[in-house]
Amino acid sequence: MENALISHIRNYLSLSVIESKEIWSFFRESTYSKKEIVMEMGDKDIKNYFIAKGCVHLYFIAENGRKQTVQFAIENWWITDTLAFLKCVPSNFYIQAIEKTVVYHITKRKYDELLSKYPKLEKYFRIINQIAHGASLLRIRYTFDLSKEESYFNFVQQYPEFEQRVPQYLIASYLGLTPEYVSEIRTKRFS
Amino acid sequence: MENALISHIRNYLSLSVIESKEIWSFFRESTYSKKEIVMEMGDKDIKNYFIAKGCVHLYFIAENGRKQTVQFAIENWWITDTLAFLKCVPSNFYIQAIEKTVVYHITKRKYDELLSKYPKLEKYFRIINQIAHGASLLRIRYTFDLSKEESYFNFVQQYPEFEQRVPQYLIASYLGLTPEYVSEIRTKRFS
DNA sequence: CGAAAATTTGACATGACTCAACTGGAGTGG
DNA sequence: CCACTCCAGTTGAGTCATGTCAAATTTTCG
Repeated sequence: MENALISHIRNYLSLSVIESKEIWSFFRESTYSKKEIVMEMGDKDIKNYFIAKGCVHLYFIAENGRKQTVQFAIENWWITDTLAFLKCVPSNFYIQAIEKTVVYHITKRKYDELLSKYPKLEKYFRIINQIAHGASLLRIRYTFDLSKEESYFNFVQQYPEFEQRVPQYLIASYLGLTPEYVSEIRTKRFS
Repeated sequence: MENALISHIRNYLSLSVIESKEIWSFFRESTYSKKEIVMEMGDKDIKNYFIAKGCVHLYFIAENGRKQTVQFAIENWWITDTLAFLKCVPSNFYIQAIEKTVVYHITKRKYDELLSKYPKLEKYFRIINQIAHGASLLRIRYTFDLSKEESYFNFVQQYPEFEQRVPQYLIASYLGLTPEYVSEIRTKRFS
């Protein structure tokens, strides 16, 4: 089986063919085209999404009406409104496809069922969440440690792949700066 | 047994008295006085800390030489440099006691041993990390959604306990603003 | 090819910082 | 228990990084 999710889990623990099949049966696959909304703010029954192919972002609408990106996810990343998913309350965020994207998703009910049927997966999700938490701390650190200008160049240098796949205004949004300012510092830098 | 950690775990799963004792034997207790350093940047063999009593903060030294607080932890919270702990590399952060504090700590080696001996704890740590990750997302959201001034009043209103226990300059640091500016907006507000 | 979306450009505005000096209160030791 | 020190908090003047707004230009894609 060359399922992206199963292979990903197998990086952390071993699964028999039977187990793989059964685990896989808890998930559904969906495809979204560029700019399509995957999850809406206010959605009840939030799902957890594994990106099999493509790229999405998690965002909210700030007080000033602008879309504010909080997180990107590409192949082999999980993404959702973690807190809402955990607490079974409506989502406070949107998820939107940035390019054509294939996701595997699972509802909270199925997720709990899956974990109680296959407790060995607790380890997988424990590690996934530990990594996600660590990554957030790092992100917060950059927020404070770098000027806005530095944070932009730091980002594109550290994640060159994103500069290719993600439009400039979304990178700006992720870093909390205006598209105009990004434009300004780029031309300043390259001249 | 009235151990804070064991009670906390019991919020999420049940433990026999024997199990509790055995699990507890993996941990060590330490006490720190006000301002004492709990973990240093560069520490090898990082531990994960459970706050039994007191209050600490996780911080790093920013490029401009200032201490930058990333996270607070009070009773029943876990705190460490998550990513470094996971990957067994030296810590990128400091932890310092804000008041007299009692912690229970466990090394990565012991932690792995504990989890393989008691796989049911995977669930506990999965949930802890899921909550921590969700909290970080929320924190990032506030960073973007609120002006610095708003973020201050939002914080003290949302966590009144911290305003009592944590000095003003540390709250400023946590929110990424200067002590002078906090002082300014406070006097502006209360007059 | 044409329309919509993304990026650039420039003039102007301001939130928040820097630096330096001052104030007040909490410890500490003699 | 006084005197002194030190640290947290305040105040004020000056500055700058970054934002706002509006318009022009370029790119994308149906």
